[in-house]
Amino acid sequence: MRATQFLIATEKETPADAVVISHQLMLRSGMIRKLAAGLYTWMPLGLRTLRKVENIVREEMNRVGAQEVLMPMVQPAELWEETGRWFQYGGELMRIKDRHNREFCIGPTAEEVITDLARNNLSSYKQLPMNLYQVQTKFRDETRPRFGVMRAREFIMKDAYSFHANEECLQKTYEQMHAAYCNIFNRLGLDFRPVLADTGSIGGASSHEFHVLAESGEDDIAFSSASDYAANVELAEAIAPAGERPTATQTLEKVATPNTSSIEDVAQLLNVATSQVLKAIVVRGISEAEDAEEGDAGEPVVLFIRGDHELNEIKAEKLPGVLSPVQFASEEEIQSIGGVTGYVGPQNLSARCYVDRSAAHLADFVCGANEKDMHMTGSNWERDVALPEVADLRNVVAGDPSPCGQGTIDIKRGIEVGHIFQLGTKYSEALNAKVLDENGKDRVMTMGCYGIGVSRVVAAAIEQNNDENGILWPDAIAPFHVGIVPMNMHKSEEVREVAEKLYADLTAAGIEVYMDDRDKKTSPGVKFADMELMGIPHRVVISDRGLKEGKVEYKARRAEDKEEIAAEDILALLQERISL
RNA sequence: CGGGGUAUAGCGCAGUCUGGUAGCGCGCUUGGUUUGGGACCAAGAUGUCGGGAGUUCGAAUCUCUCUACCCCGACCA
Repeated sequence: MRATQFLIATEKETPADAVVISHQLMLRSGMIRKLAAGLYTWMPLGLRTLRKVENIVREEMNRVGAQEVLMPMVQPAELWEETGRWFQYGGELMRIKDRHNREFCIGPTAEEVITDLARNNLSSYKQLPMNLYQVQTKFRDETRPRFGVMRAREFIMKDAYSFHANEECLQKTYEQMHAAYCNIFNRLGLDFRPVLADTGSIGGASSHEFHVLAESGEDDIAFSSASDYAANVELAEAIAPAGERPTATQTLEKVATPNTSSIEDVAQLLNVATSQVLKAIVVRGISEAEDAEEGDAGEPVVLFIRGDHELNEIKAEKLPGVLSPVQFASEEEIQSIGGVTGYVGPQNLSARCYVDRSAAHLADFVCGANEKDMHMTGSNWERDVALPEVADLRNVVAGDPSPCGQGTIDIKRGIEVGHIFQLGTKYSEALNAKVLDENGKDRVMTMGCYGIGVSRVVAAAIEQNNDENGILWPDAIAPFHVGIVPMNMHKSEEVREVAEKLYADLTAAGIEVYMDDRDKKTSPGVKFADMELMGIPHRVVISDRGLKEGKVEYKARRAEDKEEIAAEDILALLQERISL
């Protein structure tokens, strides 16, 4: 590609509304342009990389026997009503009507459509397992789109769905897909980790997310310092502190703590560590009334954790009696169980209580006295107040012992670029997707599903590969492999000839070249800066000065220094240096 | 959805308080000079000042209203 024929849309200044580096660089390099909130046009430069990511994903999917399909982006409401998701899915589901007033949605995912396809086209266990995938535009009407294509409303996802006659077969495909995902992210040149993930409302034996490690990530990942263990913090188990609970040394006392309801303030006032203060969180319970609708709030439930810890809402909402999703109780509800907002403690509460493992290990702790402006000090479980049911309620923190039994927890930020699930029969049952088994009996198919956020991968790769001058593409997904800068092409016939020949030779060798043939009005500095911003990994500068000695200049985008290379050797050198 | 903010040329911004014919830098066009790191000189083009209504002799500026976008939070397979 010649610069004079290419839509170059580089910007010198950082656009005002881009916060994360990938978004800034994608705009500045001219990869994308915004159309509206969460909607982006892929420019020629960006599309080249996007397509490369897609193709790597395709190759690895095909390699494990998955077959590509392409399903409509617009999906009929009827299918979503069959699975109940038309009503469950919130505002994220973009619902539309056609001219006949029939309801449709723009697909945020395709379980319904693929399961419908399977029920209509699969009839025998002999056809299983079957793994189908597509690379398709998805739409989720995010409450707050941000970070460019990282959390856009319209995005490109590879979604695969597998169908099986039994669990064992699903397990096998799941493992193959896990391996395929590792191959994909390795080929993309990313620093990533598969991590254990919450199986959510779907359930199933296991689920893994694939995270690209980056500071700007929106998820916290817990790692073991001594093993391969990695889990989303949402899921990572906080294990009980080692050893016996320390013995009580203080006596129980009620102390005045006027206007100090926050943990920080109480700890400061009483001169103790926040870890010695018991935090009480009152949440809504599930209604047990006869006529209650599902999801109605009932008697509040009190959760106790250590003052220095954070409640894990995912863990909390799985507790018996706790309303899911977690909702905090109102002041009135807290009063109804004998508590006072800001001063809730375990003594004399008439509510179901849970205590976190670490909080259960406390001795001589400070807690609310259930009276305004009063706290208890020297509180001890069992001596002063019964120990409630002990549960894992909190987020793990750095330094916690790892739940795998080896090492301690370290926490890093990650960008979720892939997620694999064992769906089981949730959708196949709802949509009645059955095949005949060996005995001629109907059998509901077992399913798996496997997503990769293709457009998000592009942003994630930039988050991990950039410097002060721009993007540092790995060769595998670079929009061009080589950039050629011919110096003074307009004056030097020799430079022109050598540059054109190299351009032709590289192209013939299957190497993608960007030659900056812009005229003398575009200074070399601008050409260098543009190439660096665009992240082209290999650069060749051809000049009269070099050619006098039969040399051209080569520089890798990531290298500190330039190299002088004999002109006749440059093609071979590039072929050797480019790793695809 | 709650809180905060912004909207002026392709991009980044000033001008708004205190009303008086629309400005700067970058980019763009033309000509010339320059030529290995975002060049210089000269001449240009580009704006319904987010939309609507109002106040006023006169509104980018004041008032009301709508919209879009951004940030924090809540939400999120």
